Amino acid sequence: MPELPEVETIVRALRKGGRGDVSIVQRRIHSVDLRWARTLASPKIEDFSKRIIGHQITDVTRRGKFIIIHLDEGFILVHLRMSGDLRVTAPPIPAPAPHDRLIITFEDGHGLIFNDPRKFGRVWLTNDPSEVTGNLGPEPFDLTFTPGIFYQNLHRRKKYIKSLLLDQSFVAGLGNIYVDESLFKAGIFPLRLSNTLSIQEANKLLEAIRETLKDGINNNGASIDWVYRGGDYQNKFRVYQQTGKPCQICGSPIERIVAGQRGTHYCPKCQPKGVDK
DNA sequence: CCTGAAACCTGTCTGC
DNA sequence: TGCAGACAGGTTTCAG
Repeated sequence: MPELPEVETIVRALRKGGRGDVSIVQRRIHSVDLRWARTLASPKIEDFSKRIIGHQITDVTRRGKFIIIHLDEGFILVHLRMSGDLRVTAPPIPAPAPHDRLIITFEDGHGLIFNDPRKFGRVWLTNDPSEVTGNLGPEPFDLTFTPGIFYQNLHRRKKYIKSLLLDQSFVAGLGNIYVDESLFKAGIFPLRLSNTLSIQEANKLLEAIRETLKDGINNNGASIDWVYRGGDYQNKFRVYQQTGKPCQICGSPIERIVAGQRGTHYCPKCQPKGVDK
């Protein structure tokens, strides 16, 4: 479930409450229960526990798809990967549910639960978040990330635009859903090489990315399958998982191809293969 | 530098 | 009903 809009939705809920959760800010950590060892990337569980127990959460923020939990000393970073979710429980602490990988309890009886069926998610504790997030590209909404810079970066590479937008070191936060939807919105064929985009296309694409992500956030993200709940953006998909359905613009059946091992959805008429325009 | 494949994992759905 | 195979919101690593 986790692309930028879903992660942002979770971060906002953890910070201020929402999505059925109460805020975790200002709660003090009482105990830690790691139920799948590999979930904790670093440090070792003994150090992790020692360094967070008794400490207080001061804020929750996001960088790319990372959730950053600020402590009065240090930062807990969480990456949800494919199937992770973070929820807050009210007292008393419930018995562990299936797929609960890490349970943090607070002194007041609330709990923070990292649930992750596929076990791809990871958690770090660090004094310097950039040690973990250092390779991320610009935040899509960063105003210093201008269309001109975007265009230049596109032309430094020669890669399928679909694959490049999924590369977190190129731009942070996009995943399969929002890349497909953004490329549709911009009218760009997913297998166009990045260095063939015109300045106008680059402009339009960056704008489409921002609008698509904003739309996702405003709808609390997308709920798909059994993993993520609470979002409505899945009802607004125009190409993602719409294979065979008529395009909302031109009526052509949406097609699915595979690009870089990822299912890729597009409208053959609205996203022509040509380099024109 | 690029693509493709494999690996890490479990669950769901489809088709035979 | 059972079972094989495809597929899933992500990232890393390795071969060519």
